[in-house]
Amino acid sequence: MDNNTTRTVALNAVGNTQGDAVIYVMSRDQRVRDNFALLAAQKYALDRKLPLMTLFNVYSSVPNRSAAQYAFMFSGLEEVEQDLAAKQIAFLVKVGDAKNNILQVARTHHAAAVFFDFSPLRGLTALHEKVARSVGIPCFVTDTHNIIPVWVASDHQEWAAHTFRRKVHKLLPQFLAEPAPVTRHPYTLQQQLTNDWTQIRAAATAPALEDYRPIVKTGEKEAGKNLRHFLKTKLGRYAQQRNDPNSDSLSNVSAHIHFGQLSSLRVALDAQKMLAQHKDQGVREGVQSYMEEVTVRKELSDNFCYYNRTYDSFEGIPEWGQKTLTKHRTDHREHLYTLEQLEAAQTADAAWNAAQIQMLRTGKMHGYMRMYWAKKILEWTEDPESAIAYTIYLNDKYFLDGYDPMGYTNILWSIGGLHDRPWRQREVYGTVRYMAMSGLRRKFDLDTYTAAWQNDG
DNA sequence: ATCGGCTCGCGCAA
DNA sequence: TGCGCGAAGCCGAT
Repeated sequence: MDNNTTRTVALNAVGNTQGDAVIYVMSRDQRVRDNFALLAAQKYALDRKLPLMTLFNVYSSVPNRSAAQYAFMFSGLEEVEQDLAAKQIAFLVKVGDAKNNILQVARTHHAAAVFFDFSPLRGLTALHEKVARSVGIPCFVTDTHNIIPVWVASDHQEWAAHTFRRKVHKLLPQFLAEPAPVTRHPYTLQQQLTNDWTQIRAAATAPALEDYRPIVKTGEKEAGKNLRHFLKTKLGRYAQQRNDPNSDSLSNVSAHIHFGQLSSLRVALDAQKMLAQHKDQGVREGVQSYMEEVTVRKELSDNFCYYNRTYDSFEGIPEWGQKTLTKHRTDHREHLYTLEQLEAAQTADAAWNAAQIQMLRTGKMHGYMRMYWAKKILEWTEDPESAIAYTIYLNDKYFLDGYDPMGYTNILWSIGGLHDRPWRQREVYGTVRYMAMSGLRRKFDLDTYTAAWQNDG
């Protein structure tokens, strides 16, 4: 298949193979609706009159994760299991090493082909390559996380949002199209597959969070509810108030999008529909502003991680940022905090502590505060490498949307000036954009925010 | 309250 | 080769 125009590409050069089933290895896109990887696997199976099965692999131990993230994922997967059963598509969850499990399941079921959904993160791309090399049957990967497949949108790492935006706007009309529905699959496996969710939950251990009260509920249906509620009641003020953490103007679907419970194509299609239904100026500006987030800024993060394999380290920073941070490496730091102090929200900065506590309590932090939060960690640690490592540790452990290209891109934007331009030189930051508490006060009522998120509150 | 400068390099026009 | 302009700002001058 042609890499430049298609959503699904071949991972190896193995020709058509005989077999008894087609396997879709679900990973990043944990949904049945609007899932082009599932659709591609189903078409391949229908063409050959074969049963279709979906395999999900759970690693038994992943560093920097919390029980909250696993709970969110497993409940969503139980919903996936039901939705697949309604379509006569088998669903199997395996625990352990992904490569071994995929190879074993492919062998046991005499698979004819394997389909993956796409992620630019190193663990996933490496897994896809390893399986494609050793499984001996055709393997494919489908980008159903991005509206425009990452390899179609651009063939290189983009410099900034403005260089990417032109390409996105040119391609968007052909990709903002309604996906076909998954059909009831006519061919089924000989034996019925079942999953023991108690056993699966017990096998994936991660530390529980104290005092944790998520503000979003998990699952494909809940994601749809959040989205509809946002479009109906918040979109009109989104453009004006999305940077005010007190205003509750956001869609609250980032965790669902991260786990693939909701596709950003669905989000964009539903947001676009609001234009036809509303003449109200606020709604029209809201659509434009929200579409910018969903189609340009979000997809830019996949572009970055896909084309820059050092997306989570100092080396991922553009050259000017590395140079300026190196020049200011030994600058005096007003405060130095350990990772433990940061994790416990024990700094001298009330705004920062509030943001950290918001994250610990809810698995979320307001988008505007995420930038301030990461930039201050640069200011308060011994060097930029430590700042990046600490921020990624906290990001991946506590955010429900952790372990995502969005997080790494935000962190390198904040700490290293990725996708940004240089600003006035100052201590520690060099020419990387600085943010100050006085700026937060200018933009919103900071005292209301800090009062809402207090230690022992 | 508002405004210009800070500071770098991509991408396009010429 | 020149030039406009950019992922969410800050600061000092007016």
